[in-house]
Amino acid sequence: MLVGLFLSLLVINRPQNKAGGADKSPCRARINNKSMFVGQYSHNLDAKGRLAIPAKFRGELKKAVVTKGLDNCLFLYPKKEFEKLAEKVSALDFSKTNNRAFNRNLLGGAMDVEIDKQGRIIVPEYLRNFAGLKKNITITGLYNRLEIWDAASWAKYNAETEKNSNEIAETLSGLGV
Amino acid sequence: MLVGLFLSLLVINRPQNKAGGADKSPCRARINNKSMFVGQYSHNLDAKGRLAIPAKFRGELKKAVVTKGLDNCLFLYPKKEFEKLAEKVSALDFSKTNNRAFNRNLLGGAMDVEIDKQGRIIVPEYLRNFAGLKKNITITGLYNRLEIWDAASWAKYNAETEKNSNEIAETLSGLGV
DNA sequence: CAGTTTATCCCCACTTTTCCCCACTTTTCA
DNA sequence: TGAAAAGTGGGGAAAAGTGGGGATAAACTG
Repeated sequence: MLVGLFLSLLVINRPQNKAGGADKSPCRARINNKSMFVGQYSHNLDAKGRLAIPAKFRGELKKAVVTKGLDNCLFLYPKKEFEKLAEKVSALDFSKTNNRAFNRNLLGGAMDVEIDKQGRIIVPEYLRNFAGLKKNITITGLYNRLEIWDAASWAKYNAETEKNSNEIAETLSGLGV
Repeated sequence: MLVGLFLSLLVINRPQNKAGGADKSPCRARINNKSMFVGQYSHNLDAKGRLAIPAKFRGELKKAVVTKGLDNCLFLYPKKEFEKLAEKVSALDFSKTNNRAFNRNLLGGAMDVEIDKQGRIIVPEYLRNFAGLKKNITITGLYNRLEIWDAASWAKYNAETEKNSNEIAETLSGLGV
């Protein structure tokens, strides 16, 4: 899989630690004391449009924002993260057609949500329709956001991208990541 | 690609110890202040999806991350190692299709795990399926990660690559190994 | 404006899963 | 060869996930 190949590349390419010192980049400390989102979970959307958030992510998502994502899924950001993103995105030159469209999706499609006592959020109907959410939902952690997929769409997407994984890995290793 | 083969070669050349037994030679060492995993172990996955981690690796893996690996196995990284990677990858611009696919595989395919008091981790079902894990599991140390294989897949892989190890080595000559 | 309907959300109850802990067997090492 | 450590399995408490009833609020209608 591309993941493994990519990991292998990084492992081999990792520069030797100068003087054996640890990596002290400023963003590392911040990430260590925050629990970042990783992993994939399978939950049910109920008849009232409620969706349980995996228990270990709830602390970071007391206040959150759901919005239209890419590839037919929804993005769920902690409110603070979303605000940062919104600033960047809204700064894009809106004389460009694509930028306007992107803005309208990400910002115009957004909805504030809160986690209730049972650990659920309510996904508004227009977003359920957008992402084609039925009952079985896959929630994936992507470090600073969650993605909400209909389980069937996720399975399909996954099957397709795994086929292309080698090419993707090569493309990316060319970026010098 | 060459790099991936290089790692494979390391696997092939390592001396085998008797199946089912744990090799207790003083294998753990530190290179550049990083943990180093060497050796091959045979453990059982129980009905609850729990898998014992070889005792001598536990210190480095109190907190760890399991991810989809190459050739139908899983990778187990110390959490700190994985975080370095995750930070870089998650910083990629998600407006690019390939970046999104890559993130979803690497981060969405991963799972945070902790070692319990009995020295076991829980392998989530979707990863057990991915790697086709049954009951008999082979765990191999690969320098800075562990690999988790279904014993049957491992035996098959091993049998095939041993036959071809000379040819594989030829392709590596350019690396100055 | 009153009455009806619709939506929201709070709470309870039930099921399933997780995880903590104990117990037993096997292996290792002094 | 006995003690300690590693590996394995399972019972049961606690937490997570799920579904629905019903109170309050909002919207709609005659």
